[in-house]
Amino acid sequence: MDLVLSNVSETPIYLQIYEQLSAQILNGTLNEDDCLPSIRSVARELRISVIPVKRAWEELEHGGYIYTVAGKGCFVAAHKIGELDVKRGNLATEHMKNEVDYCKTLGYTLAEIVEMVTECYNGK
Amino acid sequence: MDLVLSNVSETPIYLQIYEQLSAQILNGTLNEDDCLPSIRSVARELRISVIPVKRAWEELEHGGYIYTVAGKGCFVAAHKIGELDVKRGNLATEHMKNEVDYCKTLGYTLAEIVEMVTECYNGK
Amino acid sequence: MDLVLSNVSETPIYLQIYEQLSAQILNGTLNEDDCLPSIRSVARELRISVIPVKRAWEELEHGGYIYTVAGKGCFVAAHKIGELDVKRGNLATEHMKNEVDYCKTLGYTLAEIVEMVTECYNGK
Amino acid sequence: MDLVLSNVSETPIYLQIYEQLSAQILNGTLNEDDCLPSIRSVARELRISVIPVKRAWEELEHGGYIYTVAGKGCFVAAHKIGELDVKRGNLATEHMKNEVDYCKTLGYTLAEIVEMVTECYNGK
DNA sequence: GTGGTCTAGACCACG
DNA sequence: GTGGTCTAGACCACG
Repeated sequence: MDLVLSNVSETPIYLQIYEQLSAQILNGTLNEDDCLPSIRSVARELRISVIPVKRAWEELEHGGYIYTVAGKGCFVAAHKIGELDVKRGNLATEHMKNEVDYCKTLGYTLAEIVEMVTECYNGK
Repeated sequence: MDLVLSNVSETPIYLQIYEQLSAQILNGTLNEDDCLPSIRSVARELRISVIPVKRAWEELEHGGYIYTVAGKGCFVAAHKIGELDVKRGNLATEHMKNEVDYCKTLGYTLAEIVEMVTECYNGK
Repeated sequence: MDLVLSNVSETPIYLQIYEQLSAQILNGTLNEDDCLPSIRSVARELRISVIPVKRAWEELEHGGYIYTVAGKGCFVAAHKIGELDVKRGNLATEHMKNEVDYCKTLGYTLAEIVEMVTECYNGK
Repeated sequence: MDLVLSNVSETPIYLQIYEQLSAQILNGTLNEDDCLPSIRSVARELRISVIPVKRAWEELEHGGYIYTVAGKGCFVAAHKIGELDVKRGNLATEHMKNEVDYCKTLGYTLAEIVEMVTECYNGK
């Protein structure tokens, strides 16, 4: 598991886990039927309670990213052709919409926003 | 006051107020030394408790957007030349950074992100 | 809250709560925008931990039966015309399908199953 | 052995086996003194652990469906005249009772339930 | 007052 | 070993 958590972040731990794992499924780091590590082992590794890990797993299942076989473990769910791309597009757009709207409210032109995005992308 | 609140939004009421008012100051809808309506009248108008309005006002004062004159009311603060633009730029960039990072994690190229931003901007 | 729990039932407590509340929403005992009692008060009343109550509320929200306003409480969700009837029909059919299939496997004819259902209905 | 298992089902493996075998005994697919295949061969065939197969066999014996001859194997038990029919009726009714009760709670009339059952039976 | 998140345990069924 | 459910607390933000 490649997970980096922040205690100071306003984002709850379970959401940080959820976002990182769903992203790894969306970008192909994790593949169909891959077995996720057990919630208890992840909790041990991250030195947190099993609760936030379980919560993240639940949200992933709820979101259709994984499925659970009780007593066996959790596995990356099968996806229809293109479904992941659509989901990825929706998620990215949904996230982006609010920020662009906010920039518009602040009076930014499209060109200025694109410049800002470019600087963010290049890690400036 | 031009404020639109959502009960179902995950953003707390006081933050919704704060973000809309600070944006109105940043984009020039509200100007230096404009008098803000009283906390109670805003609460009445929005049909909410005075607590979130008070909290929003406090955050605005803390953020340097307004100042309070005891017994008189709250007013839009004076700003040094260019200060608002810097503040505006910082806020917008701060918001945007996370989303661009997330898109990168999902595997988007800069060109694809710019296209997404353009579509968001054009209200598509 | 009109809730009856069974400790001996194989059905987990949170599911018993979920099924009874969703049924009350489906059959009109609870109506749109009705405020549910707080999870803590229900837990106190039922003499159980808040965990199963919260879990039931989560599933109800997940199922579109209620919505949560943090700090305020949970409310029966709005439903489109006929939506509740469709949901009710789907749920009932889904439940019934397995049992009818099982009876078929046991060799029952439709007439025999109908007789059995009638006896069950009349509380025999 | 004519057994179809589902990993994603909420019904545990051992119960799926139990329900299918008991049904085959109740409906006459398996007859008195028929020899069941060995636990190990069934586990191999189904590509599962011997544990759930063993558990299913135990439950079948406990339910009076089979008997074990040490060193020889397991066999379908003898039944008194009509005993299987009674057992079959009890099982079917027991399963059906909960569903009919649930439908009543949802506000269905007997006529509506009978219609639903008919549609389920006809595989609609 | 309300939920939201989290800790640190427990016991259970299943395999 | 694996999840599933539950207890009995804690502290937090919001209103």
